[in-house]
Amino acid sequence: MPELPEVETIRLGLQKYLVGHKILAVEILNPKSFEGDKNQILASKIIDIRRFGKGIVIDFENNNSLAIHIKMTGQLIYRDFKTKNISIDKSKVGELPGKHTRVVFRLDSPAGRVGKNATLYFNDLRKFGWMKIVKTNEVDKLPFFKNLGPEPFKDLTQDLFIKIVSKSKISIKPLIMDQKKIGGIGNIYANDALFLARINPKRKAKSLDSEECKVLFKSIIKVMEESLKYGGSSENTYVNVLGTTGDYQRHTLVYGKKGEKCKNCGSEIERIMLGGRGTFFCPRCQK
DNA sequence: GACAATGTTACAGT
DNA sequence: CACTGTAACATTGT
Repeated sequence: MPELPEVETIRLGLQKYLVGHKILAVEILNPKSFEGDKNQILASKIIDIRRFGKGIVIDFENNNSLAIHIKMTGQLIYRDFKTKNISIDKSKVGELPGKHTRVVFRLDSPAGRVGKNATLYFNDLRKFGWMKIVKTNEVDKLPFFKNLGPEPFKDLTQDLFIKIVSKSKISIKPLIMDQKKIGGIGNIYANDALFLARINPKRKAKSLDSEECKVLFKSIIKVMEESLKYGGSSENTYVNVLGTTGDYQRHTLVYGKKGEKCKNCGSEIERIMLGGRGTFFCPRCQK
């Protein structure tokens, strides 16, 4: 998924539809997608939905939590009698439940009444995603949360960013995508932020001076704010909890634009592999 | 058939 | 032990 803006968009949706409600049943269609004892979360009120980097945590009143990572192709889709007329994007979602549905949560109704078929579907084409039951006070013991670095909009300050960047010997792009170093940035926004900051993705992190670091830090915030405004990026399978797409993919600066003209100078955008990921940049603007 | 896809993680090597 | 780079996970679409 979805990177920080997409996960945050999902979090906001879950917050709106799940908080105050209870899960009455859990149907696990793919055992690998769900870890722990599902009974721990049945019939306890959902009190909060939190996000850490690209991870989501659903907290229950009984001090249990459901920790979630939807990786690249996970979808969390909520349906009830009020939202069923909102048209979901069939090309991204398909039937519910469908071929890629891994876990189904049956909820009490939005009004607290039973029998209105409020349901949360966890779809995951590639099955990389996971859901784990944990005690709420032990969420940060899970490896993903334990190792997560500071993140934009939270504890990542400009000064801290400069410190992290100036210490690293690896290239700047894989560095800002390393969740242990900085939380929440993935391939789309790493590419676009570096373009906005006019920094070549291959540059060694250490080689950036503090002015370049500041510009990059601001660029990261800017591209993610922009994406949040558009409800995230639906280049691939991402949809929000209502099954509708985001719009940032139509506003990317360089991501996915190989061969197209640079917005600044008109040169052709190039694509290279860096740290195993497709990397897009303007060879003239990004030195 | 080859290759790439929003992400993490295991492993090998330095 | 810390850091770095690459392969692997599973599936689909081009």
